[in-house]
Amino acid sequence: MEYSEDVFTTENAREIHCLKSPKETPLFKRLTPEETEILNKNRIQLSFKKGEIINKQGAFASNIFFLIKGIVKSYIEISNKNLILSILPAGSLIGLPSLSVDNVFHYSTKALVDTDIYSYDITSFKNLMRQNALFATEITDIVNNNMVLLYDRFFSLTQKQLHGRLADIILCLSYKIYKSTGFELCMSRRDLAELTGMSTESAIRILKDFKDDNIIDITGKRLEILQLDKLKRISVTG
Amino acid sequence: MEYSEDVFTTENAREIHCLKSPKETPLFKRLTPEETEILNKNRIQLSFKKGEIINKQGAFASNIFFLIKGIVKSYIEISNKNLILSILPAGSLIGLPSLSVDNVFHYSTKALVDTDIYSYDITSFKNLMRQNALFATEITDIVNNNMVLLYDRFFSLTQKQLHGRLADIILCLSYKIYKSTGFELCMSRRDLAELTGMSTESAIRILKDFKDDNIIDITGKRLEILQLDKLKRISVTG
DNA sequence: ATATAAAACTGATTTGAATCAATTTTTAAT
DNA sequence: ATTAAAAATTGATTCAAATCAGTTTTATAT
Repeated sequence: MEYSEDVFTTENAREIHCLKSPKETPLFKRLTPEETEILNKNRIQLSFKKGEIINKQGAFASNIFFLIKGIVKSYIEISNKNLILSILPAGSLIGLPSLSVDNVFHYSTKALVDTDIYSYDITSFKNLMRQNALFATEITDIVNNNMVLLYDRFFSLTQKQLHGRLADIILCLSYKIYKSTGFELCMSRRDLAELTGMSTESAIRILKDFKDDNIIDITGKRLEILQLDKLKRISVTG
Repeated sequence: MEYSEDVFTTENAREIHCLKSPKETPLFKRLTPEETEILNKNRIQLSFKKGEIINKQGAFASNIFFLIKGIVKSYIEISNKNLILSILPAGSLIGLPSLSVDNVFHYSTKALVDTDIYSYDITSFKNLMRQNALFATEITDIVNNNMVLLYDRFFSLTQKQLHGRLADIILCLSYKIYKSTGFELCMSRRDLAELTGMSTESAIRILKDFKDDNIIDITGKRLEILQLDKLKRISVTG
């Protein structure tokens, strides 16, 4: 079942917003032709195969990335503990915190499918912000949106039990990334675990619980939500 | 022990940044005299007593708050579950996500001590952003800084065990809020629990553990860090 | 000053979830 | 096609941390 277009304007949209939605950003439309020229002069297009690392946490951040096509995960890795911050669809920007903090990347990103990006020079990016208020405001809006999404995930991971957390993520993937109740999961069970802050074994067991209860069907990477209402209830009750 | 001035430029600063530091923001200095005039025309100064609520999550956000004096907590409350997002010292802005998302407050805030704030009209604030690029860029910087702080807390609360999490928070309060190894805690044990995502009983028990091990001394609200190195080690080992 | 409520504390018990260990399946490489 | 490596799965066990229940202390209000 594909979601109807208005799904994001109804209450559903308010309920579920823990991952980024691939909506069209008018960001670059705020630039004058001359400004666009400046930005694109140093723009480089790069392709990444599934599984390839786009940037490494801690590395010097000389670029901001724009995701043209594909899906990536952004994650924090400290002493063999991994936490996936977000799943980013096409249209996302990568590395925004580096505009303001420390000139290094604060998270790593890895391509979950074959991915194309534009790589922008961070200095040009910063300069444009300082001279174009509408552009800068758009960036603020994007960062603020990311912030609110992070609040939701923060709450989910710290206040809900495993079933609630996994329900949250399945709903988010369905609404925000795949925009359908059935989809080919582009990540491993371990990724699901790192996204929900649980062990891989727990993630597998809970998927099985959901399958046994006929809430979802999952075979290999193919996932189908059978009872959306039940999944939502589990998400709410935690 | 007061920290020396360079504590924030040394490696300590990199280690510990999970709460907001009350550093001077040049934010309003970016405005022209005319713009300052516009903003201050509709500015209202308000005072809150310890324990009073400044704004409620979900309420219509017609204002942005600036913390002149005091300490507040920002927190998310959903069905009797509370999560403290941050402890905000003087100099902080409250309600920034509402500039971009949904026109409602995304968290509640409550004064932990007697507090004075400026309340700015959100529309004037937005308009200034759209016409003053330096101002807008400052806002982006502030939001980005908050984002990075939240990443740290997100990691702490999802990847570390109770002792590590509480060590993190004690260090943060010491470095960022009180700027001393000894201080009068302005919050309850329950607040500490909601800040670290654990039960109040666990927070109390772990404080006792730290006290028994002579890592801290805590009597009532008075907290003294006795062995900073050990506390840091616990923070790192999780 | 007294009553009442809230916060702080302590011990016992339960439970949710991680870890450990082993097997099967899938994927990738030669 | 064959091998090696990674991912997925399952069951048994352990452990961390929440919950529960009760007591003491500290605030707060009248």
